[in-house]
Amino acid sequence: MRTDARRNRERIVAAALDLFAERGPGVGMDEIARAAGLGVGTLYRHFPDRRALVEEIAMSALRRLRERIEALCEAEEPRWDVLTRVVWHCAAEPLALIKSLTGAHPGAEERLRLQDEVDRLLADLVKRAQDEGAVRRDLAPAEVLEVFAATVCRPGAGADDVVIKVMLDGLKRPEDA
Amino acid sequence: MRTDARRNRERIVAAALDLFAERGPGVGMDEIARAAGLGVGTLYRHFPDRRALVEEIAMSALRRLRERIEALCEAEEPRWDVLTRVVWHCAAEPLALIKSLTGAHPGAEERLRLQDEVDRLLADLVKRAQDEGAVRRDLAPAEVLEVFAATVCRPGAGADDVVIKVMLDGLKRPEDA
Amino acid sequence: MRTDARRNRERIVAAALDLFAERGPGVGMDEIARAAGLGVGTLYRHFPDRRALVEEIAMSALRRLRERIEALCEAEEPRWDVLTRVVWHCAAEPLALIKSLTGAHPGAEERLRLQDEVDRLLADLVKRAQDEGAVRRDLAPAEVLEVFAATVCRPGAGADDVVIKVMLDGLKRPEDA
Amino acid sequence: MRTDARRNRERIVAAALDLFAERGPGVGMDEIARAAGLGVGTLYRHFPDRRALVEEIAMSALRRLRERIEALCEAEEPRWDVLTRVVWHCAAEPLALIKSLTGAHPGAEERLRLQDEVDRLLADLVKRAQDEGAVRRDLAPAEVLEVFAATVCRPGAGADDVVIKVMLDGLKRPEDA
DNA sequence: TATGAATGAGAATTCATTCAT
DNA sequence: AATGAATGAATTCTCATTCAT
Repeated sequence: MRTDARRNRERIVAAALDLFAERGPGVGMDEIARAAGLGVGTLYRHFPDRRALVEEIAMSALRRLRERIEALCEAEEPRWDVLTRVVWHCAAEPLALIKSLTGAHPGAEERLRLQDEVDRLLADLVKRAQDEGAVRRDLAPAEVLEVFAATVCRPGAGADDVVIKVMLDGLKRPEDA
Repeated sequence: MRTDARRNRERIVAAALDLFAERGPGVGMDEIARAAGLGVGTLYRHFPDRRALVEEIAMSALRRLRERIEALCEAEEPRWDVLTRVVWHCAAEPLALIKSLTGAHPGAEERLRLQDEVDRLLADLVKRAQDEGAVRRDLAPAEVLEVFAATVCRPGAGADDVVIKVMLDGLKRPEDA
Repeated sequence: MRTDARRNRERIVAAALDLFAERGPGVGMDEIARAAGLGVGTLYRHFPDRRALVEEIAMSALRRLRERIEALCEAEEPRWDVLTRVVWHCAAEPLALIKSLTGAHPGAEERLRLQDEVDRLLADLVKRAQDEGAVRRDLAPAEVLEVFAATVCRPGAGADDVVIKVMLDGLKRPEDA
Repeated sequence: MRTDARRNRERIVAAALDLFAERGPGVGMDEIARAAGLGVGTLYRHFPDRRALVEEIAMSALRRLRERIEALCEAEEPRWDVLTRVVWHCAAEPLALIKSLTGAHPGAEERLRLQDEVDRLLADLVKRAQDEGAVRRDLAPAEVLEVFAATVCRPGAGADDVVIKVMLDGLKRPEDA
């Protein structure tokens, strides 16, 4: 029965993410449970309250993201190329949704730790791209990450997004230098 | 007594904007009324429901914005300079807040009309800046506006914002051309 | 409208006391509101939560009690006679119910203060009755009060209650002294 | 396997009594099961519902009590001395807890029968003590039992309890008679 | 048989909106 | 016209009980 429970837990997280995406952050717990094919009680057995559910959604998204970034970093390519791949991958994930969801609960120890890990990976990537001479050097890596976050964790973000294109252009080292 | 009514209306809008900024979009109607120094009943005399209040907040912000943009456009300067002034002005206004507030209600005829007017002003400004050769020509004005919106209607936006700097750099015509 | 509000508040307290007496401490807030002829919202406007309602019930009972005790103390009679009157009066009030209701919430600043005032009145009365030689002197007034509380704040208490009679006999000074 | 089942049943009753004593009558079934080292399902195998569990707790306490009283009655002493021993023994048992627990469910055939048996033992004891001349005769044995119950089944009851002392004094035959 | 996951009715509480004064 | 009391539907969460493994 451990297996069933795990499957149910995952169903809940998936259903909640879908519903939040479709109908905004106001969807009721009953509805989430129903969408997962379960009763509310089961939802509450897995997550003691709404906040805990939202945290888990955020955590699982961040975990996936970290893995993906780590995988992309393995490639033997110029860091700039890796960076653009990472950015476009982020744009395709529902990061805006997660940001808006967790915007309400500031605390959340564990999530912040994960967030930090991801940031560290990205900051490192940016620094190397700067060392390669591909990214402008007048910005600190943390500032570059801020620019990433602003464009990528955004409701409209997606593949072929103009905003991200412009941002990447604004970040590239002027070729003449 | 017409004067009183007008003052009350303005007080409500101002109080609501402040409260939304300080305490998020969840503040109750009672609280807004109290902050405006009025009873709820009076609030509801001016605005038939919560949505109407939010709309008015958005409208009044957009009206101020339009006036300001029109004023800035009068200047006899390169359009690029005007454009940057406009952008930095927008960054200083609580546009992110208003966007998040109206994000829930998509409809709203009148607001969309105002929004269109502002967009038209801006699109015109962008086109002229492109004609001047200051802004890259591979993007349609509407796309440039999208980029503006993404960076300027953003919780963190403000004076000296890195994101906006990078965005403006990414928008400028490469000097070599 | 102040008058209406006050009447409603009193109705709620009265209805709640009745319902708690008839159907135990588990009655729902909706039901209390209905019994008072009001909506739940109104109940919650007057009392922010269940605990607050229970506190008010207790407070109003204690206030009545204090007044009554003060009035009885005015009489020019042997303190023993006053004491018995007070005890029989307490037995007729729903003190057991109130005790069981407040048993859950230990805190409650203000109620404890009132309680202390009542206790002080009673302790004084007991001491004087001891000075008169009517009450045995091997017990401290606080101990006597404990005996009162045990017999008087008791589900079965009422007029002509054997338990109270025996208790009073156990408290009287042996006549031979 | 019969042995196991019996042990589990007893564990449940013991755990439930402890938890009710420590944390009030609101403890959940899951928690009781956990405290007994079992799953809820097992608890429900032994007791069809919460009421049945509470009944069994009460019954087992009453059975212990009856045995104890019978044992004390064997002694060759004045009945008054036996009576006081019985009373002090009752004060040391968690009778108040059991009363509050069963207060909700009035019915319960079997428990009432046990209760009656205990009452009969006590009534007999009281009558003999009255015949001995140790207990006042203006009260019926049933009334005396009511006095016992009121003082002994009381949250504060315990060894050296003032309330019980006073009650016993109030019950004794005036010596001068 | 023991287990603990699932269930869902029910309880407390909130808040946009209405309405009597 | 202004006030704030009243309303009740909607929401979150709990817990006794059932049931699949």
